[in-house]
Amino acid sequence: MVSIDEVARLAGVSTATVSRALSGRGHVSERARERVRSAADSLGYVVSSRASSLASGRTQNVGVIVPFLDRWFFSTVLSGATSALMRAGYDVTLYNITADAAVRREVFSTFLRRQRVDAVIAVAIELDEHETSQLQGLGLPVIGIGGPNPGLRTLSLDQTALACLATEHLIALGHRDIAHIGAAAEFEADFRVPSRRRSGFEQALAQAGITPDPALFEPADFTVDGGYRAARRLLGGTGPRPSAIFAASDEMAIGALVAARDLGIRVPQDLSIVGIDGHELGEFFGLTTVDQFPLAQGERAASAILAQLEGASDAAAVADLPYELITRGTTAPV
Amino acid sequence: MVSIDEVARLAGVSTATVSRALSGRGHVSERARERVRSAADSLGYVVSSRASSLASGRTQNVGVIVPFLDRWFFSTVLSGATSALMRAGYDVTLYNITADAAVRREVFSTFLRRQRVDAVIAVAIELDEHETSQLQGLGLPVIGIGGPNPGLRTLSLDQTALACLATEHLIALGHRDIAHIGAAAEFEADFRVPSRRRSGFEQALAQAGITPDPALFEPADFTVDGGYRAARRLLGGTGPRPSAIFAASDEMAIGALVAARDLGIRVPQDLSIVGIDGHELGEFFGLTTVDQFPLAQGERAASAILAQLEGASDAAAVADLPYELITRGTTAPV
DNA sequence: CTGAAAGCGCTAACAT
DNA sequence: ATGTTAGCGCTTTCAG
Repeated sequence: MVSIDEVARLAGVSTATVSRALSGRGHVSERARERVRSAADSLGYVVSSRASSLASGRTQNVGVIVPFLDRWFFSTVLSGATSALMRAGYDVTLYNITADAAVRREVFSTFLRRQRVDAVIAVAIELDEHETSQLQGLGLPVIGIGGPNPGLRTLSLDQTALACLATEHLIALGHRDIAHIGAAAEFEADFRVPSRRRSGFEQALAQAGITPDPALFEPADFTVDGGYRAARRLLGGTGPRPSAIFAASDEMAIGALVAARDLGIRVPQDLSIVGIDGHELGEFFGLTTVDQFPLAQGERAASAILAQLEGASDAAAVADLPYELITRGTTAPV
Repeated sequence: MVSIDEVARLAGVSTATVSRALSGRGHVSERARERVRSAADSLGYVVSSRASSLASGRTQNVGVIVPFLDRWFFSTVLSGATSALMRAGYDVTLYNITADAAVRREVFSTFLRRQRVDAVIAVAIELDEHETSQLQGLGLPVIGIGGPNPGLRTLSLDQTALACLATEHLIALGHRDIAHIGAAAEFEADFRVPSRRRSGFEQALAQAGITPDPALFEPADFTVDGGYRAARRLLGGTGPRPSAIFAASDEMAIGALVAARDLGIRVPQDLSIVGIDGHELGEFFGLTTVDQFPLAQGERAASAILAQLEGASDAAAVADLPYELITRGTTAPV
């Protein structure tokens, strides 16, 4: 590995000047900068992050904590964050915390404290008080996505409003017997998203003067399969059938769609279905949904962190994340 | 941040002993080790990777290069690698290289050369000669998944054999008019996987004395939607219809499944469908597939790298990756 | 604008 | 088994 001294020698300047020229910190004459640049290029010199971070305290690396890697929503957020960070020259180190509890503990007690990162982005994870304070104790910029998380700067999405919007769409189409698939008690891992979506649903109904029918609620686990089974229970019985289903995620909505087909129920003629997320498969199935733009969420978090790192005057105001009703083919008037 | 001197002082030993005790390198008496441990614990001391890696040359960090983050296969491999690495105490730094070409170049010319990682895992990416040699020039253990990649140690899967297995399954069920969805010329980004699968298909047919019918081949892009459209072309025409479809990925197979339903073709009574991958949705749809265990692929790559890093005698033999036919409900005798 | 030099916090000889 | 000490390769005062 070629080191800074060789570059300095070749450029005919001191190592201090090389450092300044390459990092852009401190003044360097145009001429010196040029000589350093070309010396570095010709030698294939790359600043050692080991040495640089020890000396400067900056690592050019951001840590991203995710609860799952193999679920579309999270990997998409991660993808957005990663590409924005890499474009800015930062490396991204990944902390996947739900594989097992011991690892999760280690992440907060050890991994994140190794001084390997300049900042951390926590994607859609419910942190307990201890973890939150461990994060704060790092003394680094930290930003959460999906909050709100008390004590952490968070890019948040009003999950209640999302659910409200989806439900209102159904109500505007004339539906009154609306079922909801979501909020299984055991699936509250992240930010109580499921139950917030359920309250948004109930709130929208209430505003329209509709009393929620407990028989029209089915808990499920946010997978396609869970949505399928919940929909079968909802639609396969002998009792009165809802004219619409609001599923708390697109994956469950897709499951419901398949269930309806299997039961010979036409969508949207006999049944309207709406989901939430903006899942890529939703487009294929023509699913009406409330998109929450996960890729953009990752990008926004990255920009916010970068702004803070590059010392943008004051921490850029963290606005709420956008969402939007995408009307496709699975919803129609009663 | 508490530093090693404080631990040394509290434990009543030198910093060298603290270092030895905590890293497990070099001899330390049981008693000293204990004192150091408890001093470190009570102070909440964590070794600074900045300083440690500069002094030792080891970073306790592995780089993982992936072509996509938001596709199930890749994020699943990544998930497997990450959890194995983290369990061993390693951090994982992620390099997502297909977002844009400039970033890709930077990854090889700069990011990976910052001396931030001890080893590199390259997941299912076709590297050109220059990139391969840049990787070799790092002087680090490197392992590829999905190869073979000339010049790189690779965990490889015989894609031809996988496709053969899937096709033979169909042939064994008595099918002779077998269509294939796969290998679009423009989707050859990774290891020519698609075309290898196509040759496996043709090879199996040949062995059974069946001449491939060009009309029964449809190129597609490995998405559900692409599979759907290819299947519609295959099944919706007026010509003779195949009795079975072999799709080169589960996602395309699922698309084909949906297409068949939309056309009123019963699966598996009127049409058998088999895919490749072991996608989680395959289980939901009851899809017969050749599973290639992507999670395990990531784990195996991680173990191989760890073995090499922890200096297992000689580089553990890199065996081929396993795969298995999973017969579910979408295939049946003619 | 530039150079000299003092660290950054740890590890690894080298002694003992 | 343990302590002493010389770096690891940069960045950053501090002078000039």
